[in-house]
Amino acid sequence: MATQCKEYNFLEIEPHWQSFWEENHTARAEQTSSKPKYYVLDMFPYPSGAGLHIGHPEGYTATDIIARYKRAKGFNVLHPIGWDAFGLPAEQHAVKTGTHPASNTQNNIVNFKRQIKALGFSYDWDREIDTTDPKYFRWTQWIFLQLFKRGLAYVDERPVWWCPELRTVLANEEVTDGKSEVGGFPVERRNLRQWVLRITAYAERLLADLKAVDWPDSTKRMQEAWIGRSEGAEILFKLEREALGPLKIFTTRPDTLFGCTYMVLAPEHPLVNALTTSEQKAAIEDYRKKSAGKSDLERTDLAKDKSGVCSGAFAINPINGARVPIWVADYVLMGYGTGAIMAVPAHDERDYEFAVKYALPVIQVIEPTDHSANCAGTSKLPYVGDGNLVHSDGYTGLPWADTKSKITADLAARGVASATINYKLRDWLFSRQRYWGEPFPIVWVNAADYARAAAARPGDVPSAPVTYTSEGVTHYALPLPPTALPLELPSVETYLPSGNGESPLANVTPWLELWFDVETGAAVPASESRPVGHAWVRARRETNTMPQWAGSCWYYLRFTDPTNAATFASPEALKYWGVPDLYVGGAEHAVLHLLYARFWHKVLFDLGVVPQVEPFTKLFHQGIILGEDGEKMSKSRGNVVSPDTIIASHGTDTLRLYLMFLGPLEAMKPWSMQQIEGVHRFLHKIWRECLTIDGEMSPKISTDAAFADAPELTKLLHETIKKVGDDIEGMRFNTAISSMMIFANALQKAPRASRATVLTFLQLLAPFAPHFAEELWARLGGGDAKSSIQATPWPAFDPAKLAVTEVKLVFQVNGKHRGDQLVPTGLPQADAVALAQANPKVAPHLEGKSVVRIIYVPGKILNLVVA
RNA sequence: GCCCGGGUGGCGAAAUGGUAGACGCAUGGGACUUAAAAUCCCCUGACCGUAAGGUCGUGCCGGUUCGAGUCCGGCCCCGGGCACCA
Repeated sequence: MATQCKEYNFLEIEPHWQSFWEENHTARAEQTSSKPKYYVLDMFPYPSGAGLHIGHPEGYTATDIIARYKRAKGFNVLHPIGWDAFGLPAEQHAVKTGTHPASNTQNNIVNFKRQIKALGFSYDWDREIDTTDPKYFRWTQWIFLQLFKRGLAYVDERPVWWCPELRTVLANEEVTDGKSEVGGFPVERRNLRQWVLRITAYAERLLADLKAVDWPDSTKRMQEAWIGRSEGAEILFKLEREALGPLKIFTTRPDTLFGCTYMVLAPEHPLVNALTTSEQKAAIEDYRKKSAGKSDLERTDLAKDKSGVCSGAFAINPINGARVPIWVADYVLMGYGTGAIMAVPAHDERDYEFAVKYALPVIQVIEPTDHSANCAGTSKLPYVGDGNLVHSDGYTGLPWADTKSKITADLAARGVASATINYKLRDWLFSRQRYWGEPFPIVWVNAADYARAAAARPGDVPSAPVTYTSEGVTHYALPLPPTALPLELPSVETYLPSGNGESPLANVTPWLELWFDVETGAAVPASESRPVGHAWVRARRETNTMPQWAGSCWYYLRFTDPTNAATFASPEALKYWGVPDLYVGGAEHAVLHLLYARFWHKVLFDLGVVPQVEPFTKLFHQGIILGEDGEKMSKSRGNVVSPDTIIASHGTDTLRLYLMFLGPLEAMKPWSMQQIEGVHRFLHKIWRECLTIDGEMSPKISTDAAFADAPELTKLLHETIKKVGDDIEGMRFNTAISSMMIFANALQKAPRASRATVLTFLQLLAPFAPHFAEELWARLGGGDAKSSIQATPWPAFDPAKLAVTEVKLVFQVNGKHRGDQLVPTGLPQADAVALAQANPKVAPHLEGKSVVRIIYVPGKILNLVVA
């Protein structure tokens, strides 16, 4: 049932159809169906207090067009939305106001939902999920337990940002230029006990499986670079004082071993103290202190200016017995390789710079093969190009690439080297000292209690216990039984951090200090008397919570079966829906979210609970929409465009069309208030072609079955069907809209048009401007009062109608356009040449010249090369 | 520094190696109107020319090709990512 409005009153039409869709569940995905499935997913939003930004509807409109198109193509479409609702802003708000972050989060969700619904997206709201809902995060915790028992989670002392003024730990994104984002207080590195996930165990697969996914190349490259695989060798250098044991270094260039003139240890290297000579002790100690005080930022910022101190110790080069000095310098990082390198200044820019600064010797061991590239015959150092070895006894003359493995093998035979692969990827710091996150389903117990528990529940614990030692006591991490999940957050009196680096949960003694039943996971506060039963032990809960990434690591799986209380998603749902066929979201998640989710997915695959190796087979990044001034939209610049404003002034159908018409989806493009009028007029124009000013069907639309459209209009309709379909499949929404504009212009010029043609056109428009299309469809009698344009199958084009009998052939002379003419398709070359020679515009250019070559592309071009 | 992406009218943009600028915006002119809005029609890359027409033109310089926005080499500028990873 349509509205009664006479003019195009989007303020009436849009809410009307939104309630129609809601009442009729037009977007509901059937949990079981004989139809083929199509799963199209948006990166779900963090419901911030600021509400929806214009960038959200950009990607969401694209996926909505695809969802509606695929439904019309006969697919059972899963198009869900939810809330990535744990996060820092809610916690900061809670600290400020004292209200529970959950209530603020729920308010924001209500607002987001209102805004998203006003945009008319065909989400299946029955599948809405919220990562802060215990029914959801129960399974986030469950997945953590799976990681835990497979030995993929451990605890470690890790440096984190600590702000003494705020008495809290800050996340990386809360720190800029060594100051806290809030208040601008200085921050420092502090070692705190953290949970870490062993993502590095999956480095090789995360890298290799990138080949199998349909992702933007740039995103794949970013992940490749992030994983940072490099092949090389670990080589043992004896120390001059052999008692200290060998020094292990990592290098990718074993072939340059003869060029090693000094060694460098990272300041944190465990051998530094032992090998430093007494004369150098003070200098080294001083240097270590200085570099420890440097933040990571400073250490990289000062990259240009290398510094270091000589340790006074020497190592012996295993290839030639050379005695090389050992330096300590912070350009070598403890976190990569072995934290120690052999320096080959002749063939490494960093080593060269350092050697020049401290006047260390430089020995060239690679010589370019291509001497012409080095005019004087001497190569400029440092030289990192291709070449053959020199000054390398037993290897001189060999190409460097071959020597790499040869030297490694030769040293390996002597037991002093091994071929090694290193990754830049680090294990994932998975804990936050926060309240508003998923609590870890872990309690800490003593050794004896752990042993008993592990014996009772052997399937739940890792082969090696996870422990940490504090003040001489070793604590054992005991997981809650899966049946005891979810572990919910206790209510707290204050959201202020505890002040000692622990989360606010550390202050909730009744929740924290427990009598714990190791078999059932039941708990009572330790202040009460020990319950009766042999399984009760003293325990302290883990006070860290999980980072925001956790909930978003697996939400795409939950959408396939969002209310399942027995498992995170049933095997049937996972088999039918599988993983998203298309995943759309911002490129800012190119590395972290997408890498973390891939990691979890692979773990679940290894567990045998998901059937696919990769979670996101096809990925697309929408571009950023800039403000009208061409700058990034921001409150401070005052160039922010709110969807609410545009919906009120132009309607969501216009907004959706405009967002798609702006340019290619992936491009960065500026918003323009002037240009939006163009698509708004386009809709008005169609409205006027369909309806009279009284809102009745226009007399130019013929309902007479005997009426036939002009052949040109029919042909254009079929061209438009093809173009719009192809462009939606290729995500070229801007050109799809252009072609619909061309059709609308033709429709306007046609004196009459059949209703069938107009209805077909409305079907093409429906995914883009769904409310508008529904309204006109209903008014033109496209179906009965209860039908929806969305329920009709996508129009098919008739290839016969696309056939052309005449084409414009372009005549060129020496590659220059000189004329053109309509010719029948399939015109033989001789006829084409004759036509060209006879063409009054072409003929003068041929006069007095002879044709030496003819290039004929039938239906396109005839190029006469003359001399 | 390294790795990506991109530079096309006044603007957003379009173009399987085959008429550069589709579609839209803006500007100008016209129609309708008492007038305005809305709508419709026409022009609109630059230069020369009354016109017909011609010359030039896709960041810059070269190359391949009958023909280059598109392919190749070098450079400049803008945007993004990484950044002492041995």
